[in-house]
Amino acid sequence: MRWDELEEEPCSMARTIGVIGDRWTLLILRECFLRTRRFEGFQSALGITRHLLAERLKKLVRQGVLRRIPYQESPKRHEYILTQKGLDLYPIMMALVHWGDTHMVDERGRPLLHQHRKCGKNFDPVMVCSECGEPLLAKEVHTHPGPGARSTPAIEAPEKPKAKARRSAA
Amino acid sequence: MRWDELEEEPCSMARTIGVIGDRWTLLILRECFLRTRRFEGFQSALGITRHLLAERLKKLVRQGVLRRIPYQESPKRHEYILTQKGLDLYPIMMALVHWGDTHMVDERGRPLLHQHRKCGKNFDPVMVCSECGEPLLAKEVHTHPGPGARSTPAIEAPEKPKAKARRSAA
DNA sequence: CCTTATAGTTCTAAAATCGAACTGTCAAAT
DNA sequence: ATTTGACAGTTCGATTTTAGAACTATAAGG
Repeated sequence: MRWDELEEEPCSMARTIGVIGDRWTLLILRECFLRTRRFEGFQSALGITRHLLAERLKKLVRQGVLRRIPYQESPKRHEYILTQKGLDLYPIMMALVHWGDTHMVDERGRPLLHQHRKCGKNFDPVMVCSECGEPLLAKEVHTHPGPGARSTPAIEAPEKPKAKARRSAA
Repeated sequence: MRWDELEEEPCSMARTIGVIGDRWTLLILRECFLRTRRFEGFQSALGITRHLLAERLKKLVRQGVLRRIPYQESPKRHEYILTQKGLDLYPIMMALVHWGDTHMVDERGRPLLHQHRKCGKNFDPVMVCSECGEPLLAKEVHTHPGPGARSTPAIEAPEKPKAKARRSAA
């Protein structure tokens, strides 16, 4: 599987991964949500090579996650801001942060706290069902093919069924 | 920044990215949630090279995301199952899927639907505040340093403040 | 004229990944 | 008894990506 093929797979997760599923891209997006907008800002905050940064920004713009808008004329300069498509990545970012907060903190505790302006409290993000509002657990979710399904969510497995496979615990 | 440094950064998101932030790892985890457990299963579903697969599985086990448990003795065989730490990645997976469902579907529609056993309906995952239950919007969240903070969530930016930086739109 | 700020591009070396073959164990089939 | 096939990896040379550093370009300021 080549990486540009990811976006054509009949799996929403694979397609998302094709857009944002590499380490530098995720870190660039973190910076975006922390209000970094400019090339130098990303570069010095992350220590990414300028070459890669330029490439990743270009890709994010191409994908519609960032918009490149001019902020001055004399020497033409642009800054990168999140589009709505980009802002919609927020739950992914929060889910990543929350898992780290839960499983990767050291004795010092969380590096960052999040306060909800609406209620004023520090909070954790919780993922709930859009229909009944209950928190989602993997075991309570059943997955089935939708209209855009092809065969399997993953690549078609050859699975040549010769020999009746002695399996002790299938 | 080298990749093993990511896990030491004072940023929960960077640490999470250090564990699961590459394309193959995310796809392997997708398969885990689709109940794949064995080496051959991952390999044929994903088309990943066996070399990389072995390495990624080893890393996920080392990180406590997967547990490697024997399922037969004669030729020793093991399978990889999600630990609780691994199961806790579910909101991340769902957030990735949901973004793809929202922004990356073609005319055919969603490849996969999710049904919540509790309420019986097909649903979307929604991220809400643990304190007030309201859906989270990036603009309504204020971020501030926690007990584990060092200086900035990212790497310390040198930011040598010579010359008073003519910035038209900072 | 020289330096600084910003936003890239170019180039070579190093690291990661691919692709394919190979190892080893055991059961089942011939 | 030998071959075949399933399974779970390991090894290795070729290709692709990434790192690291230098270079280009435009304009302001001293």
